Amino acid sequence: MPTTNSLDVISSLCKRRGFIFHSSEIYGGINGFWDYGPLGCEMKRNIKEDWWKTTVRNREDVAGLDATIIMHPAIWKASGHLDTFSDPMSTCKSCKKLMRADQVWDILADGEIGQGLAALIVGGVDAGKVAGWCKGKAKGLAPNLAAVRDADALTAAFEKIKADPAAYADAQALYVLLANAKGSQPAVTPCPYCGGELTEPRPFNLMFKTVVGPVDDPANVAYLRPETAQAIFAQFQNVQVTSRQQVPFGIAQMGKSFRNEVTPRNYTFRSREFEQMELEFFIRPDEAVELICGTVTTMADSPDLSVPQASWGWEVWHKYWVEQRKAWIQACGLPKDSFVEYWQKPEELAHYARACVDIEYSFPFGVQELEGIAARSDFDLTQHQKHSGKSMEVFDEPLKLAAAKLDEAAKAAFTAKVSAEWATRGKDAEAARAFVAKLFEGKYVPHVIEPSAGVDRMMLALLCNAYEEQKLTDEKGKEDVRVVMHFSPRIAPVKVAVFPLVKNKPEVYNKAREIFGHLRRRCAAFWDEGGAIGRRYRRQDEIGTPWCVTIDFQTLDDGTVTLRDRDTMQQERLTLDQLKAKLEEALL
RNA sequence: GCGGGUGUAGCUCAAUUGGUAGAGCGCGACCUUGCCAAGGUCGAGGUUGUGGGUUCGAGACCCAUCACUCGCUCCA
Repeated sequence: MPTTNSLDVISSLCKRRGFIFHSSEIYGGINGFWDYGPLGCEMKRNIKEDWWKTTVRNREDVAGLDATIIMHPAIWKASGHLDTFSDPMSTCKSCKKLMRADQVWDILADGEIGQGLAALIVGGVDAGKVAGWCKGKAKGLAPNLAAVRDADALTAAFEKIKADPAAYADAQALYVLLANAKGSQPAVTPCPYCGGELTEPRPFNLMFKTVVGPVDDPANVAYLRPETAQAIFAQFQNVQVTSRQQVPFGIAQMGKSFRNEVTPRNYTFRSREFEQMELEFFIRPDEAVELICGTVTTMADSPDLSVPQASWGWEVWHKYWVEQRKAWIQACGLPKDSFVEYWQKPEELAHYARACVDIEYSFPFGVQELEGIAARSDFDLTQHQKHSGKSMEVFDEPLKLAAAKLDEAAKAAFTAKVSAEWATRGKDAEAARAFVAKLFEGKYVPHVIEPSAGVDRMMLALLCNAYEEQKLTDEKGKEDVRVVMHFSPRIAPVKVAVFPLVKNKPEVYNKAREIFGHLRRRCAAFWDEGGAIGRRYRRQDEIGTPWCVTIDFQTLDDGTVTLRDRDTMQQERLTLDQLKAKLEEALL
């Protein structure tokens, strides 16, 4: 049903009808920041409330948290954001490409230039072969390399290689020489794409910095959080104890996050200030599950994913949450075939992640991530345990009881088995033994499954999906275009609009006001008395109001009203009680 | 941050070679109106993104700046 459309059409409707405005527009706007207008903030609120209801209130095993945006800077040291979010970047002065300074040599090795160089150094560097490459193939591959561009430079390089071939026996050293043969000072780092000169690496901090306290001193620097998740880990023990939850259980949080993106792009899709809905769902390590249940259910067992089981291993929990998240996305109104599940390949995963699924929606600008569901092992809690010195372990009574039933031989066998498994993942036996010893005491650092969604992205996807331009032809054959936003009723910013059929008849008008008064107490209702009835319907179509109620002369006689459906444009007559019941059911 | 394109009313767009800014839609008021963008009358809205400069005169030309957009980067 959704019409193929460009982002321009969506964004102009959003502005015209008050969904989304450019932040600080009267001062020329500010890149990467967006405001939600009257309808937009209602809709965004609906998305968040629906997520909260589904993730927290309707479950017994998830507790909520609302932490601050500014936290102790040590949190970002522990999480790794301080290091990974401040990559020094270099730009090529010739081809203008931007790259992480620490990846220059990897890019070179992976590219055609690197392969060309690698071929040259097989069996020892030969100055003649190098010169031949510079005059031939390299003209296409690395046109901006000094030795390719400049004959004198090539000659200088030729002499240096002849003098000491062993010094240039690896691709990187050789490439640097070809860029610096004439001894430029300081030495030039050549671009791995074209051989041109790279700028000095400049820090690119993706976290927003601020200063806590009145003194503007480097010691007081703090950061606006780049994700909400870390607060959950930092408050893990407090929440666990006060909520009286036992693993497996989750902690959920919604809130603003900030990233100083290099290039905000695609309307609200990549913003510098955005809102997240994150759940950290803590589970037992598989080894603990095995001790308690005697077995670990994996996806190979084709488990029923509808009700969580104690025997589930991380793999099943991960898949369970993928399914839960997809179900929610569908319930919000995105059709099943409009998004895909993308399983990150092993080489794409962060080093601590065991699996990560991206739910990708096909936006007008391409298939892009809506949310991610990551299996992050015990990485986060362990990091905070290390950096804070505070224990992140939980005590698991069933685990201790199960371990107590094992005799020494069984314990030794279990320890040996775990050590062997850990060894295949490159972990040392010492760590495995310490981990198992803790397990026998009923203690471990929980592992975590992290479904992390972007509110703004979900909203953008819903806007894109809902938009339709319908060609209508009336009985007289007159053509007309109707713009409809097909929001699901639970997400729609306005649920019901109320119209008096005519406004110059006080009886009808007053009756309509009375009915409007009833409805607005139950759901987001909108009053419109301006213009012809058809125009009023169309105005509501454009903002996605599912139902319009019209009060006419018959209402005065029998108390019934007409309920007009947005998608079918059909009307039915209902009593006020029937109407209330219908709305209640649809919005539950 | 770098390079290409763009910026006129709430929206979509006009405005000869530089000559003093306009249309449609929308919006507001009133009248009319018995169900799908109806009709009538009246009305509000722009220092042409912003700031400089060239010129007798700039929406148009030059410079700067801000933003949008496409690439490099990124992933809620």
